[in-house]
Amino acid sequence: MINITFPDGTVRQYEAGVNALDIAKGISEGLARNVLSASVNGQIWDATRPLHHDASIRLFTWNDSEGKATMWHSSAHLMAEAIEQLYPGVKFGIGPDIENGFYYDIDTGEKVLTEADLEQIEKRMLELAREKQTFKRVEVAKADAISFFREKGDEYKLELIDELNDGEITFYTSGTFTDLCRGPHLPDTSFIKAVKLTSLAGAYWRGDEKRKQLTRVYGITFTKSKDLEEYLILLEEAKKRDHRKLGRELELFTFSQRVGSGLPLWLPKGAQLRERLEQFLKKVQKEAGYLPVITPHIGNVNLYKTSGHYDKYGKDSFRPITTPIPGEEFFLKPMNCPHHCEIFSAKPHSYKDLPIRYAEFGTVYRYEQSGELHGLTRVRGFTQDDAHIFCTPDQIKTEFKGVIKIIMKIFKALDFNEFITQISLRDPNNKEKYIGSDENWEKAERAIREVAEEEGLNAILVEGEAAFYGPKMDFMVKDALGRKWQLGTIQVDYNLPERFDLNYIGADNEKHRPVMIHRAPFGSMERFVAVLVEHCAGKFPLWLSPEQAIILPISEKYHNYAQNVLQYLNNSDIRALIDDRSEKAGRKIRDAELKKIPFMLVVGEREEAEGSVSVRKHGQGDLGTFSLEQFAELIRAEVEKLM
RNA sequence: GCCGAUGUAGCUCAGCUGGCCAGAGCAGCUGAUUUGUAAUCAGCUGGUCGGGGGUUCGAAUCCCUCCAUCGGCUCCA
Repeated sequence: MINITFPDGTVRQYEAGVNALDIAKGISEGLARNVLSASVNGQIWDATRPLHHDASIRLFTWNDSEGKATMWHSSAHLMAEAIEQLYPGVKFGIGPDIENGFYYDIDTGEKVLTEADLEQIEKRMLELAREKQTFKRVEVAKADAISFFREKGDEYKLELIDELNDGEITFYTSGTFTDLCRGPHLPDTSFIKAVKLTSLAGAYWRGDEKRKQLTRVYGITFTKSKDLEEYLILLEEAKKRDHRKLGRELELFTFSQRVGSGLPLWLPKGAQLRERLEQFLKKVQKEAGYLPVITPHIGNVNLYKTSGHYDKYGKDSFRPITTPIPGEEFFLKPMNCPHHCEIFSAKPHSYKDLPIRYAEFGTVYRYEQSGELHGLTRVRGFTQDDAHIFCTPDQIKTEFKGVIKIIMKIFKALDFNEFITQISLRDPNNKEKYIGSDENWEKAERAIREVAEEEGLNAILVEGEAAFYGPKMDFMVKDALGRKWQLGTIQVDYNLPERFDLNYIGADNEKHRPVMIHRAPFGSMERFVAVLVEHCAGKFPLWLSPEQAIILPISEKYHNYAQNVLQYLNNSDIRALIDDRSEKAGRKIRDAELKKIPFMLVVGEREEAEGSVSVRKHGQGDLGTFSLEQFAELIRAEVEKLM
């Protein structure tokens, strides 16, 4: 008999050789029907793999991310089986589960897979799933594993096996498909009730562009077909919210081939929106003791040689700008920090000056690869809401706190209620690859963790994710559809102060090296606006909305009164306009709704007589009649709610 | 940059097994209408069918090439 410990701490006895599925059956049939995999002493196992020793176990169902992972990993195998049956002779790379589904990288040889083939594969997958195929786990000697795939002619698997140690190699067989795999897998394929192969893409073997490009097939599966339907609806909704589509419809920004790809053109409404965001942050930063600076769009090549950016990124950037002077070269600035370092060193500093916080909405240019460009989220010219804080190592903690406060203010004002904080630390086993003293790293990492703790951020700690120059804290928001976006960042930097030989005079009258903190709460204005558009589906918070209200006169007779209303609203700092077309009220309302203008003010005979407006709220409908004062108050209250 | 797909009016799309002057809806313009909570009616304008080259008596349609966009890959100071 063996002792099995459950997550709640209870311990029960079972016969050796029992598996997680049997255990689940003992608890309830319903649970057993839903078990996809289990964890045994923290390791994920097949639910059907026998347990021979005492263990603590957890059972995973579709509701656990581990359960989903098992489901999708098995789905990748199922897809591979279907593809192998349909197109004999194909070779397989890797086929893992991912955040939303799974993929498999396949060398399809002569056959070129197209979208049209996906339907065939889906059909075959469902047929195979219904066969209730089990996944048989076999431990295989390395030599046997090699001969199996050598015979099959699959050089990709051979390469993978080559890197594994004898004794830790397992195969899984389901139906006609056998794969090198560490598992775990579903009890059987009948859990897979709905399949959608979502896309097709090229992917380099092992992510190395010098190696062969395989065909990557992406898919997702569900245990209920209803879940697939919901997923497809979510995809539809995401498409409707796509900032590229809304950006065009709401006239926020555009691109022109003549200007160049990846170079956004902000239209008046988008520019006003962006300016409002910038003004908001400027005000917050002023209160927080930031000093504005302005630096040019280009810099001498020597600046970037000093900063180290030239060596690392020079060749991937825009080509240098030359001048009539032979040998003189300038670069479009890819970063603001080197310029800010020069501002710092423009005069000597005392420890009493610190911290110094230089802020700039700095536009930078980076030559992103053409295939990488994407709407406003990946562009070649963008504006960072950048600032650099020069401080002593002891001030890091306070400064982080200050920045977090700003970021929280922004999230609140823009209705990002869910976010994830990640702290990236250095790899404790590989300390040599980082610049800066051990002591400073420890101090900074401790400070960041303490701040996260004190601010109740519930941050995720990731070792080895820090940049070589310092630890950092990143903020990822979840938008209204649950998608994650990386936005704000706070990074400690020991490197640039060193390279620029920055220093301040301490109380001991000696030179000391300041620490630099890079921070950008929005990240970049372009990316942030893109995320904001998708988060709120184009229905911006009232304080940001390019137009807050539109006045809709019932007929020409009321245009005069409409003008009076507009005057009043403008005087009350409310952004409004009049729809004076000779259209019916229904038409004007429809158009205003489509433009997502927050408030529609219908004015006709009655309103003119009593000096009022009939208020209709976007997406909600008629709110009734308001006096002008009441309406202005309504707006003021709604704006202040978020500030 | 690489793989795959797509590119027809400002937008959404039809035409594309080669052959009547390349179409529709919306938007825009003009006129009529003076309107009460999601589309008033009529007329008009607008496209060298992404660019270039080729095949053909004839190309939006077939081929080549370049560009851009989309989905991924790689990268992201």
